[in-house]
Amino acid sequence: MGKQATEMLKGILEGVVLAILSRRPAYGYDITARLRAQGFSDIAEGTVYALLVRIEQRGLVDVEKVPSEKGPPRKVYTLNGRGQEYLDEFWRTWALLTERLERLHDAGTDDDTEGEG
Amino acid sequence: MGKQATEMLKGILEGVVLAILSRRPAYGYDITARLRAQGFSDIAEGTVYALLVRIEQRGLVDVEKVPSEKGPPRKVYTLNGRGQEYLDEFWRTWALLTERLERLHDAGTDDDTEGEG
DNA sequence: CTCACTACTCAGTGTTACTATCTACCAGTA
DNA sequence: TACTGGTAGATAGTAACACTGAGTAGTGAG
Repeated sequence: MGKQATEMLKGILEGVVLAILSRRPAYGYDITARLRAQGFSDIAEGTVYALLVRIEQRGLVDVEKVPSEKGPPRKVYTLNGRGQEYLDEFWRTWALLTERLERLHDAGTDDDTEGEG
Repeated sequence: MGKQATEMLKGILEGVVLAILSRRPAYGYDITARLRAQGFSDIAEGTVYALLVRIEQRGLVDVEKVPSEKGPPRKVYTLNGRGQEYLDEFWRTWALLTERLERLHDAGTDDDTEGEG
């Protein structure tokens, strides 16, 4: 992975984490593991925790502290209504973006077809 | 359009501009117009020019100054070999990302289907 | 000269992901 | 007690990027 992937993740990683949380509540360490299972293998733990702080401050998730058997208490994040709305908007924006990129890619693999007038 | 779109553009706008240049050489003002025609209607001109400076400094494009009939001389940008390589890698990275996001979206719209454990 | 369009430049700002480091709890080992 | 390793989270500093807003400069119409 190069720098491109890192830059592309900006604004997307947040949606990805919210999507993971929409499936079921989770805590930071767990989310990091899930991200890796989803193919996002290079995500630093520090990145995830910083992101969680952000979405918490924006009120997109509810937080609950739960004691752990194997370490310090876990902060379990649950997607709330606002977070769900934000996630829906994320998917809409993502769909728009992919649509445009696909058109651009098709036009590129082909040669030249446009009518900007 | 909200803040989400802005953040998602990071790392993507660059690829988009390179893709536009891969179809034919163009200059800044023209690229801005093309972006808008492609659906990226909210891109600020300043953003495009800054991006062009960046890709020029990285040696992804060749630049030629061409006199204009209606204003100051144009800086015409042409994708070079290095830029083409970079663009190819961009599309590969993009494909990987869309694949992962699609999986995530499917898993989300459905309910629960996974076996990482 | 002023206005409008074309064309490019630059300083400053906010957001984001990465790196590296630190705190803290528990179990196994010496 | 002290050391190691896995679990769990917090934080300071850095690099990259898109946006805002202003400015410079050339051409043609009024």
